[in-house]
Amino acid sequence: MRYLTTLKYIDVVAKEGSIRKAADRLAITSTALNRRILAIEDEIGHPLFERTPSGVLLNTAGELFVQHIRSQMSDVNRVLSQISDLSGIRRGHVSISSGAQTISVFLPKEIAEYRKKHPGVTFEVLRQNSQAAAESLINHDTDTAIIFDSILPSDIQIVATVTQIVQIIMAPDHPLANETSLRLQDCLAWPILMPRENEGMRTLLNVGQVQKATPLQTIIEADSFDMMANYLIHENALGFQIPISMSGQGGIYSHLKAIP
Amino acid sequence: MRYLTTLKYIDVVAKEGSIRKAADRLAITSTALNRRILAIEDEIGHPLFERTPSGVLLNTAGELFVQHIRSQMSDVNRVLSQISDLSGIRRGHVSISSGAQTISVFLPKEIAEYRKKHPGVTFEVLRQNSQAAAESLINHDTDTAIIFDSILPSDIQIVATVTQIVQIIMAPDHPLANETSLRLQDCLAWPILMPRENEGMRTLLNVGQVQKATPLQTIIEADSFDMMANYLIHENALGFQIPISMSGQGGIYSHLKAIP
DNA sequence: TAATGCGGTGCATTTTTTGCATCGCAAAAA
DNA sequence: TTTTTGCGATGCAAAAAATGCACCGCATTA
Repeated sequence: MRYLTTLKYIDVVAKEGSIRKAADRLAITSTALNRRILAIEDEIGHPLFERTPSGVLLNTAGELFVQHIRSQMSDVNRVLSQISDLSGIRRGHVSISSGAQTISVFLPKEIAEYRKKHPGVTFEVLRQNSQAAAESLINHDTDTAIIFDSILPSDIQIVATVTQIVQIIMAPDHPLANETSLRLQDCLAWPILMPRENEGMRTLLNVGQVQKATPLQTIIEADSFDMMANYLIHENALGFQIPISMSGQGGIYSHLKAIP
Repeated sequence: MRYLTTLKYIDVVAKEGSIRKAADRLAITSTALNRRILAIEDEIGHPLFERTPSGVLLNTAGELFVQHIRSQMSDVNRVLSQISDLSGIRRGHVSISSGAQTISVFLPKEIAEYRKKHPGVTFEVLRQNSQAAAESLINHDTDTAIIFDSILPSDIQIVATVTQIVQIIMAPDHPLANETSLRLQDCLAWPILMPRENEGMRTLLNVGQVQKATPLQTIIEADSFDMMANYLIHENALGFQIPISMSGQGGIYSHLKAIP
């Protein structure tokens, strides 16, 4: 959209923190960019950037304006996509930020299925922890996020929630593999693969752990579910996960046993 | 805001229903306007207007886009006004649509008081019935509306509600003037000044009336509270109102008696 | 059948935007 | 302390975009 170029430029300058760098990225001269910014500041009657020797920095007015710009741009995209819908073909771009839980099995499957019906829609998947995902939503860097159990700012709209049980995963020949359900204290005797800090699951386990006298024997902390899943083949350790990470039977994690 | 000109143009064309008329109103040639519209339609990849021999008409895509334009423009104004706030002086423009109830006493007083504190803010007051006011809000013709007891579309945000009792107004020498409270059936014996259809109060009275065998003796229907208030000096009739219409004691309606 | 009013188009003109060279300034490096 | 580097701002000419004029084809109206 042509009429949004200036706004887009401002957004980039804000992100780069420098007119020259932004101009470089936008493939125009710094002169042109500089003038556009001076022009709009003049029009608003209030500067948007603070000039420093090392570049520019948004001032309060700029923060307000950039926030507005971002929300406008995603609005435009939404409307444009709605208009494309009228021609019958669904077009658009969806950016999803997600934690480790859904990124390896659930999302690929769902996206592929959706794209079979609407090949015009493109996707962008970012792996982020809950907090970063929330920030991305606010900055309009992403449109949607899949977040595990987190307190969200009030200006984020929740469109769906799914309840997940916590499962313990292990090799099929693990001594606990035949139990039908396990408690956290059953795990104390075994080496543990822990999700990293800032992941939703870890928060949950931390809460569970403070109530215990003996701590869990964490041997590896990882933020990759695949890494943990593959490690369990080699050592008789235990990992934690939610069902959506494995997403049913017959998947690539069929070599593991999962117990509620 | 310069970058919004094209959008503004489209909005005007949509409202005028003709490129030439819109061009006239915008003080440019129809050529220039026509080309801007063709350009943006080309950019969107979908026409916005349906061409008829007598002008242009928004198609579905156009409806979507114009709706979006209007919401964007009022957003921009809001942000710009916020930015002006930063300089200390509060600036901006507020358009209020209101029914007969608040327009003669309440609004003038409140606006005047506000403007004492913030002389940079200008106001625009439209008198409309509830339904028209709701439409104005949706079209972004007005920013705010004061509506008496009405069912509102869900995409309108309610920022404040006030409970009002119904009062019966009459001349101070009316036989009922010394009662402390009245029921609707007490009014049946007297000539009645009715608010017009589509006013909130009328809806309320209609509901009350269907339960009665004898109808109210309506002698005058009016949509002006002032007219009714002044009429009561001349005939021993009864009118209906809510307190906000008279707004306390010592006002210009001190010649009337109001009974709950 | 003529006249009116509509949106669309080719072309010259005006306005706006862009790029180049260059300035002044302040922080970082020498 | 001096030099260098990198930053935003500005004067001026070139390029690009928007505008206005004259005019077209078309459908409705008189």
